Amino acid sequence: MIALVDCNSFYCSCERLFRPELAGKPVVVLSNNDGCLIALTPEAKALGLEMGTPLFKARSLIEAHGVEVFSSNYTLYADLSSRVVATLRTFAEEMETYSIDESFLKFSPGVTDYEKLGRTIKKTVKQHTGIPVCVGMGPTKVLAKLANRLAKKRPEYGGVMIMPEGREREEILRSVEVGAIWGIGSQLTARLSAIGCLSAWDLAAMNEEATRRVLSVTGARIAAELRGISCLEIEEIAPAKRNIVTSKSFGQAVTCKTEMAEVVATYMSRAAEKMRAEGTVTSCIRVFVETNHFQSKDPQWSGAASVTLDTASNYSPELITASLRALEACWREGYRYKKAGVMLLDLHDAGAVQTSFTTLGPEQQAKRDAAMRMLDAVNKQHGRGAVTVAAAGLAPAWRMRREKCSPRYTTRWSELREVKA
DNA sequence: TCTGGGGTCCTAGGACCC
DNA sequence: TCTGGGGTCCTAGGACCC
Repeated sequence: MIALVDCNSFYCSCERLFRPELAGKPVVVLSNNDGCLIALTPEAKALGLEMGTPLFKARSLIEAHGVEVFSSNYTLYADLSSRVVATLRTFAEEMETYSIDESFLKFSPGVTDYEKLGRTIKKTVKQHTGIPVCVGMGPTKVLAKLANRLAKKRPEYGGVMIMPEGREREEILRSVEVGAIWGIGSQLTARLSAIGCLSAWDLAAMNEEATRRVLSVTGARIAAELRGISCLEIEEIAPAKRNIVTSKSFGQAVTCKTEMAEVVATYMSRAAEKMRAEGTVTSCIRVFVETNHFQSKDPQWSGAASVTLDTASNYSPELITASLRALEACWREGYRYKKAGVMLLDLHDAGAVQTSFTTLGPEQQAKRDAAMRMLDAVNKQHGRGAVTVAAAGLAPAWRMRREKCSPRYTTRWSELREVKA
């Protein structure tokens, strides 16, 4: 049996944890740059607010009902996520942390009462971390995902749902739209409904040849999982990332190249830091710049350029130099840029670097590695950006908007919650 | 005025090889 | 009038997820 444990309105729950007076009140959390609504409590959804809506379109509803609004505070969410994961780990024999708010758990044999186990997990996570979760269980990942969705959507389950077998399962699958299945998005839903496949049961009942033809191999796997045949393994150790992207839109449009160079240097520093944490190196980087495509009256441009390195590297100064060369190649003067990004492609293990005539000697390489370790350690301890490269500039105007950000309650001594007693 | 960010996997088609 | 067959590798684009 596999369980999927999913935190309820996770970002909102994190914000509420330190603002208990918000329990039962509508709360939303915004995307980067305070752009869109990306997390909503049920109370906020009940007012008609929807995931993905731009803030400016939701403003009147938010103000009319006194909805509490937060900028996203990933430092806080990541820390609380790790606490939830640590609690879940005590219940599972195998576990996969699927996203910041979801984990798959596999139990040791001998469990007899899954319903009871599910309730214990839910209660314990709440008690240890303050975060409410729902638990869904089934013999495959897709069925566990579905059980979790039902646990969340159908009040009769009380937040814990165990996928039944046989006739009962058939009835449940018949009552679920095919688009509600994990891995079946809007395009595939349209393709399926065109051939009369409307419910989860219809998909499970399709023959393999047909699912493969209509949905390709990924779809065929999903259909098999719906039948209870496991095709998706629990991945306890996340494989190293193959690509790393750092991109963000700006609080204020960027129009001059020197400013854009600061953006690119800043994003590259961050991307390189992520890469070093993964223990990988890159031999190909890409930079892109974009105007605001929502502003259709403005002239539009989106450019991108790649640079290949002779020897794969994770040394920030070298990567920044390369990224600025890429910027030279994709920059066009005279536009109002809204977004830029850097991509690290073709990542490999740092221990298996292909050398060339220009590769550094071991001593010089060791010096670079030590410098980067020091840089990362300082920034980890003192907060992101405590030490940066000069090319990143100071106090930039393009930095993202975060007007309603809560304190880093759990990771900064100076931002601890104060309680009067 | 204001519209997120970061990933993965699969397929089709072109380039290239013998 | 006639113009092979069978591979591999790479990339772009589309689909999905949270």
